[in-house]
Amino acid sequence: MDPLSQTFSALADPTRRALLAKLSIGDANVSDLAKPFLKDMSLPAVTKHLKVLEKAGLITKSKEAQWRSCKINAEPLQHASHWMEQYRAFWEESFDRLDEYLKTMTAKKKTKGKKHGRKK
Amino acid sequence: MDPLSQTFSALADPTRRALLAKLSIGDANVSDLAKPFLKDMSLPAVTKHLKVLEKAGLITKSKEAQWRSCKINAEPLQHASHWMEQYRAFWEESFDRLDEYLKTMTAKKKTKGKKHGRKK
DNA sequence: TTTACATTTAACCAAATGGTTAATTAACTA
DNA sequence: TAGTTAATTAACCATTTGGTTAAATGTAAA
Repeated sequence: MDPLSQTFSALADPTRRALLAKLSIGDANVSDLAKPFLKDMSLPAVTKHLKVLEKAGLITKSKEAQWRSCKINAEPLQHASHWMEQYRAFWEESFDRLDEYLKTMTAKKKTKGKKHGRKK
Repeated sequence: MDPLSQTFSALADPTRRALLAKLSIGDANVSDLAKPFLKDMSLPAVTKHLKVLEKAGLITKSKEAQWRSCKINAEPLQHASHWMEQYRAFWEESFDRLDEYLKTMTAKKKTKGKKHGRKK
């Protein structure tokens, strides 16, 4: 599977997103990560989710005695985010506003390296 | 399924991402959209992919005679993108750099409305 | 009123996904 | 050495996914 698909696929599950959220606070081992989910699912289920995240490159694991410390790795998120940027114009401005902007720019004859104006 | 999962799930397929990319150029009907993929898959397969995108709210369809014009709707992408923002700090700067930045800011005693400095 | 075109639906299939319980591995501890 | 703890693996199962081919549905055009 291509990396982008793998990233999106890994993110398409609320349990895995919650695991990432937890890891964004700080590194944690498997049983600590699993604790909030053990009402809803078994430990092997969490292990599987972590394996999905690991294969997608969203986390890395390191051994220490019998504990596996998990660490978030946001690089795939960056790539996914970058892919989404392609569509930013579609939600950030209406096309009327974009059109308006383009007209303004032509009128001004490209006055400076002004960036595509975000509403503030 | 929750909306965010549905969005990520819909994006976790290269065919569907390609369909969205095409629709970002402009609206298109099913057979036009399907054309580039008919070497790799059948028309009903494309129909199914479009249905996934539609259920995720990423596209809308409108009838006109026997044609269905598809239109991109980026709102779910916005929400997904917003979710990712949560992790921006993890890839945009190393924590050392962030720490450094914070020190600089304290030294300067908040000189201006300077934004969280991106590397340019 | 046939015929052609655009698209969807139905029925089916193989593989992937997300869960389970039971067994296993590996490391520390008494 | 035996027991405990942390985590994984194995074997299994139901559901979903992504594809297929064949049939059906609408609409336009001859």
